[in-house]
Formats: sequence, C-alpha cells, structure tokens
Amino acid sequence: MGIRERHDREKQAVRDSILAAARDLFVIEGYAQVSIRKIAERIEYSPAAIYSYFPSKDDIFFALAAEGFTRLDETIQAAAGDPDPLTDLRNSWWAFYQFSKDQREFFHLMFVDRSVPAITAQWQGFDLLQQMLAHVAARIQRAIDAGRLPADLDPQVALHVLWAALTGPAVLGCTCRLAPGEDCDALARDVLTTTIAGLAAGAALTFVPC
Amino acid sequence: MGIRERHDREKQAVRDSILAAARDLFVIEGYAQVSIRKIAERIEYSPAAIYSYFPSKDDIFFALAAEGFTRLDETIQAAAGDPDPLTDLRNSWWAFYQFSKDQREFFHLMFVDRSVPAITAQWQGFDLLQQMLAHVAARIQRAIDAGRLPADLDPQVALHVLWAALTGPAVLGCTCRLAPGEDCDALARDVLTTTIAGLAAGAALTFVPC
DNA sequence: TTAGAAGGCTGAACACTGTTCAGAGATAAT
DNA sequence: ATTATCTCTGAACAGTGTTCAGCCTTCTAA
Repeated sequence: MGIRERHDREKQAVRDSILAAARDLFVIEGYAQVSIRKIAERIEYSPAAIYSYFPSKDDIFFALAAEGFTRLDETIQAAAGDPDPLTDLRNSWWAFYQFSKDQREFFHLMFVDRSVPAITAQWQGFDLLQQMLAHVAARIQRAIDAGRLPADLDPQVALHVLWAALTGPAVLGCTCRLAPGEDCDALARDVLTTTIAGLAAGAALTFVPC
Repeated sequence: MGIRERHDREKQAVRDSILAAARDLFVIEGYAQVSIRKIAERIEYSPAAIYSYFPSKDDIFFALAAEGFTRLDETIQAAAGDPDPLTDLRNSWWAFYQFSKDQREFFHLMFVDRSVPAITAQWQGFDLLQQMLAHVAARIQRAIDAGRLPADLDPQVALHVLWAALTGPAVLGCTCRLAPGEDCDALARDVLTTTIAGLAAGAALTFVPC
C-alpha cells in the first residue's frame, strides 16, 4: 500500500518545483513582475495546475517568506561571534543591512512590498520571525549585561529602534531612492554608528513593544 | 486671435482634471490599484483620451510627485520656528514622519514604491526635491552654529542619516509591518531621539554625499 | 458659403494579468 | 471490466496598460 505514499511524494515534488521556480523568478524579477503563467511555463504545467497546489499567488509568497526569515536568521547568526558585545551587535545589524542587498527581493517581499498580504501572528510561519527577533534581542541583552549599553534600556525597545533605523537605508537602497553618487553602504554604516551611539548615550525612550 | 489661447486653456483644464482625479484615486486606493480606465471614468473621458495628455501612467506619477515634494516641503517648513535649534530640528523631522502618515500614498509614491519610475536628476521636478533638502540642511547648519551639534559634523551627512533613519519607521508604518500592539509613533519618536542623540555624541561618520 | 485642414476624442483591439471551471485522461479500487 | 478518484488542461472571465484607424467637431482659407 505504498501507492498513496508515492502519490504524496510526487505531489510534494511538484509543490517544491513551484516554490523553486517562484523563488528564482521572484529574486530575479521581483514579486509584481512574476505571473502565475511564467511560473507555470517554467515547470511545464498549465497556469491552472498551480491552483491545485496553492490557493493563490499570495500563498506562494507566504511559503517563500518563511524561507526568507530562516535565511535572514542564519545570516545574522553567521555574522555573530565577536567578543566585544557592541561590535557583535554592530556586526549583527550590518548583516541585516547586507541581507537587504544580497537578497534584495527577499528583503523587499518581507519588509517593503505592500501588494503582498500582511504578515500577522495568524501566519503559521510567524514563529520563525519571533525566533529571529529573540536571537537579536539576546545580543542586545548581552551588551547591556556587559555595561556597554545603559542598564535601564529595554532590549525590545532597542531592538525595534535598531530595526526601524536600519530599515531606512535598506529601503532607500533597494527602492533606488539614492542619487547615483551617494554611497548606500556608507549611509547604512553611519545610521548604524549613530543609532548605537544614541542608544549608548541613554536617551529616554517611550516605545513599549507588545 | 484668442482662439488658440482658449484652446490652450481648455486643454490645460482637462489636463488638470486628470491630475486631480489621479491624485484623489492614488491617495485613496494607492498607485497600483488605480487604472487608467478608472481615471478616465471619473473625468468622463475614454481611457485613450488620457494618452493625448500624458504619454504613460508613469508620467502622471511624475506630475504628482512634484506636488508631493512641494507639500512635504511646506509641511516641514510649517513645523519649524522653535527658538531652540535642536527642538526645531526635531520638529522638522517629526513633520517628515507625520507626512508619511497623513499623506500615506504620497509618501509611498515618493519614497517606497518600486513599480514607479526612478526619480533622477533628469526629472524636471528634481529641483523641488533639492530645494526641500536645502531647507532641512539649513536647519542642521543652524544647530551646528549654535553649538548643539558637533562643529565637524557635515550637514549633508547628518541630513542623510536623519532622512534614512526616519524613513525606517515611516516605511514600517505605511507598509503595515508592525504588529497590532506596536505603537508606530512612539517608535518613530525613539528613532528620532536616538539619532539626534547619536549625532550630538559626535560619532565618526564616513558618508560623503554627492 | 463652402472646401479643406487640423485636432481631440472614441471604440475596438492587442497582449498581458490573476483566477475559475467544465471536462479530458490517466490511474486506482472494486 | 466498470466505476470512482484525482490531476491537469483549455478556454474563458474580468481586469490591466497601451495603440490606432477613423469619426466628428472646429477653425482656416478661398
């Protein structure tokens, strides 16, 4: 009675090929430019066949977003390891910015694109995001414990401030909003430097994360 | 021989009505959701008629982008006036963030949307943008002159750092990337506080604007 | 006054999009 | 061998930006 198992395996293989094709096309051309027909053509199926694997184009996005958050977490984790907690923090967030450059389309899908469905707590891949945030929060906590950041600084608040501040240059870069002569890397470096310096200076922050 | 003048006036009136309709629809529904057919329907013309006024949908965007930069400049100018240079600076950039909330679609068109044509120096409305940046740079220079920011701080660099940093929370807000419980205003305030504190602390910055 | 030129505008069409659905075809169970 | 199940396809629907032949009004010139 391995027939059902074989069927399941074959279905899964087709599903994976859809995701692989979609990922390749998304990364090269961007979400909006990739049509169901293009994905179908690449895997040599009819466009309608896609709809027996994913209810809509949005659901293909959700499957890929899970991969994106996993990749980002791995990228940030790989950048860690410096003995100095503040340098370690700096490297982590520099990796976040680098991700926005190296995985442009992933970053755009995950943090910028508005035509994409909202990523909420209802999403089944939401814990991947939470896990990633927990890893970075732990790094901030280490810097606080080492006395390199103010003791009264809430790691969750610092996390959000760093995230928001670094998102700025990342977005300006990936949406081509900088003039040709402007160096996006240098700008991101300056934002990172300034933000860490500002956090270290211990300004009174008002944010209360949920 | 006022016939030609009357014709020109009539053409201009239709052109203005296209822009007005497009602006209303863009602000309510967003650029991607507004079709040429919808604009045409609103002004009671055929879709093809639009193309004798604008070569493409992109060019309607460009005309509106000019309006957007003018509005943003006015918003920032209106927020200025505090005698304390640092408070003045803070108010200016808070106005920038407020603009991203109050004029969501304008902000999205101007700083986030990737499906829109690139805003380059070739664009005839580019000087509006430059003018707006010059106004903010002047505010930074005043804070430096008053000794509230380091004397060796390049106003252009500080301008870019503030712009990039504030763009972060603005984008996260307008692309709905914050969890329901998270307060976007508080986050923006914290980013602003942290960035100004970081700039005041005089960290070594590397950015050289073009 | 009338013939001709000019120009604005329309309807229809093209190629594309995401999505739906009846039915063909292959395979599995009885 | 028949029935049932399930995958996949072709065609279609409603939408998109854009193009173009031609109508129709208006202005010009004889």
